[in-house]
Amino acid sequence: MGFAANFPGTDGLLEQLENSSKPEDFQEVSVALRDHYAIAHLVYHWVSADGEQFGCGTYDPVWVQRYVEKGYLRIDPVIQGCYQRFHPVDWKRLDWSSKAARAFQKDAIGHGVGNQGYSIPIRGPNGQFALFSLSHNCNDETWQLFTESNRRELILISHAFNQKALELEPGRKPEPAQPLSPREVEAMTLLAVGYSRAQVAETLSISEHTLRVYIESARFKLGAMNTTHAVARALSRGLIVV
Amino acid sequence: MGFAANFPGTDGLLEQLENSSKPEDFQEVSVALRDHYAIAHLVYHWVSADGEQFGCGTYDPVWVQRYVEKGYLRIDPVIQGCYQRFHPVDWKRLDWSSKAARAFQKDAIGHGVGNQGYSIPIRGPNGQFALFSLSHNCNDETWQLFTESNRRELILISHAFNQKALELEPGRKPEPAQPLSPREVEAMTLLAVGYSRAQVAETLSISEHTLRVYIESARFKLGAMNTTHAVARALSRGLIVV
DNA sequence: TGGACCCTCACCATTTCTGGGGAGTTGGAA
DNA sequence: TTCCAACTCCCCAGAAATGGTGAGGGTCCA
Repeated sequence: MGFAANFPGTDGLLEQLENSSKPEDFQEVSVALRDHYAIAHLVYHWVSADGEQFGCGTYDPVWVQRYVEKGYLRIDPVIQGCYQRFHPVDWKRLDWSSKAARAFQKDAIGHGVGNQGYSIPIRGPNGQFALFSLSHNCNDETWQLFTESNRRELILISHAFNQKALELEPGRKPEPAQPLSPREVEAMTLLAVGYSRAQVAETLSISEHTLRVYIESARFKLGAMNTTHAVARALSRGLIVV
Repeated sequence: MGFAANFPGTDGLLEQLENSSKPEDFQEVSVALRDHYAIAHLVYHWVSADGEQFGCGTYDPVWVQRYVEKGYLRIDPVIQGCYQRFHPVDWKRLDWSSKAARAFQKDAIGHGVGNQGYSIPIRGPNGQFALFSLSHNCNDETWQLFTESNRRELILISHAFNQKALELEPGRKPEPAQPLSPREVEAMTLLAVGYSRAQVAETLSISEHTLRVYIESARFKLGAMNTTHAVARALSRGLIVV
């Protein structure tokens, strides 16, 4: 049972992506997929927990550089909107009401980005955030028909991108996620929900001095500079759940 | 172009899931899917940022209750392992070396959970963590053949579960995720990476007094009791990226 | 043109956290 | 058995964060 019958043309690309091992393969597959769909652009990128970025796609490099330089990451409604969701979204369903957003949109279209767009976001365990986006120039009806009829296929493609991107991710190795002891987890968890040290100590029925030992131990294990940093890292690494 | 040809039997269930609107539908679909695949169990559940849980599946309710009561959430290698990944994983690839994990495994099998398992994790924007799991009793080869040949289909099914679960999620409404101002975002971000207030103020080229206004403002917006709590919430809600 | 929100700066006193020591028990692993 | 990691408790003093209140300027929108 294969996908070829349903996904003529993309099945091979999907397999190529699943078997790829170099970042360059991503670029190759993005271009091939863009051409297959006959759309303006196809882009995949993610940011790691350390703010590192990785991406591939068919955008004009000038636009990519401009995007970074202008700090559009903090303005782009696609980023803002997808950060709150985690499922496919049509760009026109996002909030473009702010002045900065409209200026950004105008600038983007001026650099070749289409007037239509569709993005599939996903989140990784270490605070990573990835986005798989399609863009094209056409009217709303055409775009909606295109995205809806290819929705499932696009989900699988985005999954393949995500899988490979995380496998190849450089940002994971340096921090082997040293585990916290049970008491340390309890302490960090309570701190993360707003308890003061005194409250945490009381909740855990231990002296505040003892609690300090846990916090400092956790801070050391996490390579954190202070309690807030330690809690942030524990959260980002999924060591605690709040 | 439909999926029926490739996914005989599950296509209708997938659509039923995508069109469902009540939590009860989840349960119905889980059972139908379990029967379709002729496996021991099929389970979907997630936890929200506030620790609320939602789930459906074919596990014995006695086992579910025992799982919660025993605090297995903090022992279960499936949870632990999937928290660090975000792609399909076979249970036997997880770390079962600890004594607690082996005791848990024995207890699980004693309550009808299969010796084989396969889980697809996903993370939501507000710290949610969801898990779609299959379990069965069979040998490794049979299980691997089953999961690999149905991998893409299972990804789509898990996506449908996730989509619906987030749509129906009760935990989102009470916190409308009041946005932070740009300065507040910068301040919280720098605090999250370990900067002290003095360092943040210097980095942002503002007085420490001004910085305090941002922190307190952010704390108020986030309903946080202290800075650590505010940073934790900002992280959980995806308002800042570290 | 007023209201709302953002950015900037300042004082006070108090609470909380941090960094440096040391020391005893337990239970599991080598 | 020996060792290590986790858990528990204590001292001190300085650094940092907090809570409350006040004030002026800017932009944007209704």
